[in-house]
Amino acid sequence: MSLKLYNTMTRQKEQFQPRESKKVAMYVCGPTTYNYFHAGNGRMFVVFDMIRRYLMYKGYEVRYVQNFTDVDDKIIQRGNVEGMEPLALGQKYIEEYFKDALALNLLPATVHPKATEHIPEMIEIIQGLINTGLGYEVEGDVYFAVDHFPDYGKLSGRTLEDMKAGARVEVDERKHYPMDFALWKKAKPGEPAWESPWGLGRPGWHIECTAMSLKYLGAGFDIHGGGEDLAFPHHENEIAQTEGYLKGQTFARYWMHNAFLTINQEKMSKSLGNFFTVRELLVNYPGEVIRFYLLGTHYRSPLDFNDQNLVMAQKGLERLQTSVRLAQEAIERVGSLNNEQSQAELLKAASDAREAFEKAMDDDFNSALAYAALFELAKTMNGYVQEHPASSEGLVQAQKTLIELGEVLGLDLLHPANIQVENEEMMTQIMDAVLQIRSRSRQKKDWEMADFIRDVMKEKGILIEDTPQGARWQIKK
RNA sequence: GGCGGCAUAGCCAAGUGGUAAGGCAGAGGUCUGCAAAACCUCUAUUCCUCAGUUCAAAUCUGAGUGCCGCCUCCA
Repeated sequence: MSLKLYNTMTRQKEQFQPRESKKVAMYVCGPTTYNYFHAGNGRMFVVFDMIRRYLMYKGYEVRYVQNFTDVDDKIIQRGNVEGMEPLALGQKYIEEYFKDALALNLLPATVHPKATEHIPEMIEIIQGLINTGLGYEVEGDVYFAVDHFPDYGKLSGRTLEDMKAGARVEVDERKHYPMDFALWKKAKPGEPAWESPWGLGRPGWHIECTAMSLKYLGAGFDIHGGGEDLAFPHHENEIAQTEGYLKGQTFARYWMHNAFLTINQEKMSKSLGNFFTVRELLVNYPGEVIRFYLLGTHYRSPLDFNDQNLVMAQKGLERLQTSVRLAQEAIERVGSLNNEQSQAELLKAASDAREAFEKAMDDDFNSALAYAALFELAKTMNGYVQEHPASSEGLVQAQKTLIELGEVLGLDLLHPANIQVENEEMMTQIMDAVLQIRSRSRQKKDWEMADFIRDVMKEKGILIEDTPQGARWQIKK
């Protein structure tokens, strides 16, 4: 099966053809580290992590680079508010990033380069652009001359004329052309600054991605990703400066952009103030639920954020987890059953699910459609366990498939987050005792006591369920 | 003003020419001391509106309505 993906550059789905046959080089624009990242940022990270995992599943060796913008205007501003050195603040939120990333089950990037550690590389590129006439210096600032780059606007589908007509920006008189953007910014007193041929200053926003992607992936790498709002101006400017610097070589082969997370149908953004940080959400929802919810809609469609949707996601995810658990209980039970017909049914269900899953994911990473394959498989497994409460090779294979496909989406169906316990052995022993006591009550038909025990445990967040094979328990908040 | 996107059941959401996936919620049933979970059955003659193309349209075309995004830092 061949993989198709939507390329923003051509505005259509294309056959994916990497630079090297079994390797994929991808660059995803990482966070500016002046705060915890919000749910909208989270969507982007989860989406590209899912894309990466699927590419790995397809057998590609993926080199994944995600930067940290750890110096910029907002970091400086926020540093003043928090009373921290801007660079220390940037470092702090880099550390916080990894905590939330872990909760969302994001794989660490192959390389997580920081802007502040690549200043010399950026200066070299800026110098190169000045030498070829694409960059010019004015009083310690350096700008990129967009009208000297003929392809300017090719990613976002606009022309310089369009932009001039709709310009809502105050024009800096020192720029040669209104749309020219900063490659290097002169430092004001007290700001973090680095030595350069143009005096003390710091890099413009776009240049870091050029420097770091070229350094770690080389020209013409495969996938460059980010949120929809980065297409213009960020990625457009990256293309201009990079392809200008490379004298026309292609910067990246495929451009992918995810749609926004919205609140009340409006974009979630830091400047509108209508955002939730992932850190805040984790108080009420496990990271896996947030992740499951984020992948329940195709990545190029807007996704509205609210509690109701998260609760629905939680229920859906629990259904898959329950199915894996029921299968696990049957597998662990003594006595294996080998009914040929149901064997065949399960094996077929597993291979059907895999096929449907791959078909969905091959079509521009349609994770929402892929979910359907997981639910279908879960249903068949549940039906089997219902009829035959014993293990079988078919069930083992089906469960294995469900877990594996879940893992491709970054979901650990075998180990739900809500049943992680600190002292598992102790917990198990205590619960064994509780269930023994309750079992005694039930044998005596002392339903009042049996129900009382169940109610008390439920209050403590432990759910007790009776089955023909005895009672079981699980943690459920 | 320029450019782009979206509109599918109570809710979420797939589906881009062949007769509406999946999830949540709801109804009935099986199982059960009860509960929970699970299983079975049911729940959109219809895809914002109108017109057109076609043997055939949620899917293509045109017009309209509504919502959203980018054009300024934003994932």
